[in-house]
Amino acid sequence: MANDRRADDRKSDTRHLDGRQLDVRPLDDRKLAVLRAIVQDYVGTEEPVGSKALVERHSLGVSPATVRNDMAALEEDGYIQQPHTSAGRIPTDKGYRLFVDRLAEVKPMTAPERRAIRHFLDGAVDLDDVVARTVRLLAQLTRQVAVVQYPSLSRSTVRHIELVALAPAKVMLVLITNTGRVEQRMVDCPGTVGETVLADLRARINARAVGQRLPDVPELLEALPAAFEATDRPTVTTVLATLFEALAEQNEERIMLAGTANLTRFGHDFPLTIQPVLEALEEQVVLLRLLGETGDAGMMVRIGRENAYEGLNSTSVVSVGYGSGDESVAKLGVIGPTRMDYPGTMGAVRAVARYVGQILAES
Amino acid sequence: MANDRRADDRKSDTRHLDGRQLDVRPLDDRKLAVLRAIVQDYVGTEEPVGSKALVERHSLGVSPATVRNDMAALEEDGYIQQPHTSAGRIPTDKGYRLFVDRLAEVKPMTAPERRAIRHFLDGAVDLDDVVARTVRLLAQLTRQVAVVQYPSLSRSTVRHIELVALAPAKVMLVLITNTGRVEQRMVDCPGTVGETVLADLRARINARAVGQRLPDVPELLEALPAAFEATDRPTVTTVLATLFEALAEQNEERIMLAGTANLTRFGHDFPLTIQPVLEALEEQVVLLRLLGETGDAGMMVRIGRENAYEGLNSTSVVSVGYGSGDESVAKLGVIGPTRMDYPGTMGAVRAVARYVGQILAES
DNA sequence: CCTGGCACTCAGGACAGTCGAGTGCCAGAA
DNA sequence: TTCTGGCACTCGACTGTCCTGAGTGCCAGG
Repeated sequence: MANDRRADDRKSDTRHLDGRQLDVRPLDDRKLAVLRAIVQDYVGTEEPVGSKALVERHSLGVSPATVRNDMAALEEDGYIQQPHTSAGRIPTDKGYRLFVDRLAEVKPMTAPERRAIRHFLDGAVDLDDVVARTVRLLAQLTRQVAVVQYPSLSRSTVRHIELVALAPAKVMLVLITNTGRVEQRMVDCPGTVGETVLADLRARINARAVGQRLPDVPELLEALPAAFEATDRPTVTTVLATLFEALAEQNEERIMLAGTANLTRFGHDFPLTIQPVLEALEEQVVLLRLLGETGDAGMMVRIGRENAYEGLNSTSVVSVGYGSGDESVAKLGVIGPTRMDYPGTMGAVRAVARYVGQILAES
Repeated sequence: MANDRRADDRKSDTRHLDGRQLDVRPLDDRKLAVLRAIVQDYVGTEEPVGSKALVERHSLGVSPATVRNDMAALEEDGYIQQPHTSAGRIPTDKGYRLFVDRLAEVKPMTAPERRAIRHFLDGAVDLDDVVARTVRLLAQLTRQVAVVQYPSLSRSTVRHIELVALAPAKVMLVLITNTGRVEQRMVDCPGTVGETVLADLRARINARAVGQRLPDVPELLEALPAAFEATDRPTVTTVLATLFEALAEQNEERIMLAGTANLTRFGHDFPLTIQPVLEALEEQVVLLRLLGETGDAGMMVRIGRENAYEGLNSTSVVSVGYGSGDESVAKLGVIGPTRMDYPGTMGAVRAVARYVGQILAES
């Protein structure tokens, strides 16, 4: 009983004191080293790591007791936590965040790995194939769920727009982008369409639109109907409306998935964790929004509850943009447990994005 | 000890006797009723069902003891099995097979369900949308994993073939089928292609191919190059080769999935069961082969080990063809645990297939 | 400020005992 | 011959207890 009281008093004292100090002053170097060691060990073993095991496996140069003190401090600051008394510590989302931001470096791919990536992607024959190969590759490299967005229309430019009369009042519109994507639409015209009008329209549209970014095209073509005879205007506006529709339909952005079977290696508390994730993966909208949050500049890492979508609260998302030039035309990434090998995953994601960019630029 | 011996002697006697009889004579009506009751109860409760519970829940008109005898017989014939002594019985694959073949009737959808299906599918705007809606609908109705194959090229007919000159030596080829599918290919021609030649070629191709089945087209166009000047022949053959390629590429048959999250309701022994299934679902080839086994005539039900693919040995597949007319142009189905509600699932699959067919016929 | 020592906590595994669902068999009734 | 009630038996699931070991926090001394 005497023991209990004493312990409690002391604890609350130091807790307050430490709390104030640590809010202001950044963490000790050694504490950071301890956190790094904890993350690394936990990612490897999947089990809470204790002070003793820590000093054994890492050359920290201090005794377990000292590490214990550091761990207590880290826990008070919310970087690690104990699943239950008398168990080791595991990192919290905040701990992973600190690890990713300050303690980890992106692990570059090895030369053989790079060769393998290159070789695998080089075999692709068309855009669909590139995306399909990329997503499988990424899933295999990271052993997690991979997500690749098709090169988006909004960032790409018009390579060619074709109009084909299929029937007197039926025109097929084909839009080809610089990323190799082809969209086609049927247009039901209000009246018969003469071949000369169609040729004229085709020429004018292409003259103004080729090389332009998709979102800019509608504005450039706005005045076009005025150039035609009054009788042809309905047709022209109908065709243009369909074209604008096709251009605007970024919503139809597609996504490709692979590696869902890797979810089975997720953790112990299985069905509960995996079900919302599977649900999220089926919602293209969720995935698109997820990837959409990726900044154009660098790699994005969303850890656990940082994800807006609730179902992914126990997962981390590593994503990055890729593109044929400097600009990113789409995003790709992987989804895995918060307990993931961040440096390795980030390395793989970055490398794959880079190579896909090259492939796209070449073709 | 005396007990043991006696029991053994008796048992082996009757076993042989019963075995012979039952191989020849079909099962008792009541035994069938017992089997039906077992399947129904097990599907509902997911727990082994015992004799007592059985007579309580179904009006079998006999005592538990009698049911026990019947169950013993059913077990000897391999229709049901005991997970362990002192547990109830669960159906085997063979038991489910008998159930499906002789004891169950496809459960028709209720009127409101039919309306809902109709309503949901009617909103579709194009082929992709039809397939996407169908697969989601099916997953939702059956609460299982749904698979829908895109209407296959091989069964459909040519609606129109278009050739467009994009550059002096570059032609775009567009193939439109009666199922609304559109395939396009770029053709790099050996030399400059005159517009008149192209128009001629387009006219001749369409004159012969429109309305024909895709696999029949190559033969019909075989003699075409002979109709052109020698200088144009290389171009013609190149274009035709690309067209044939596009026609032949049934391998590119696509498949759409939905409802993978339903796998989490699979069973108790989780990761082991679900992982191979997820892997199988990612292999389009496996799924295509799976659906390919569906006869054109009726519904196919593959139970457990009846599935050729090992990863699906603990699942059942219910699939059926669908099409715009009498003929099936593609397949759809669901994949779920062997312990599934077969009548309900079959009803849903059949109903959805029928409505999709109607939708396709209308458009 | 670090370290060894100590007392304390607690999850998980091993073990034993009980309970109950379910079974097979048998003798007798319909 | 077929069904039924009764009986003895089996065994998984559950419960409670004990024990061990990993891990902790605190303290006093270097």
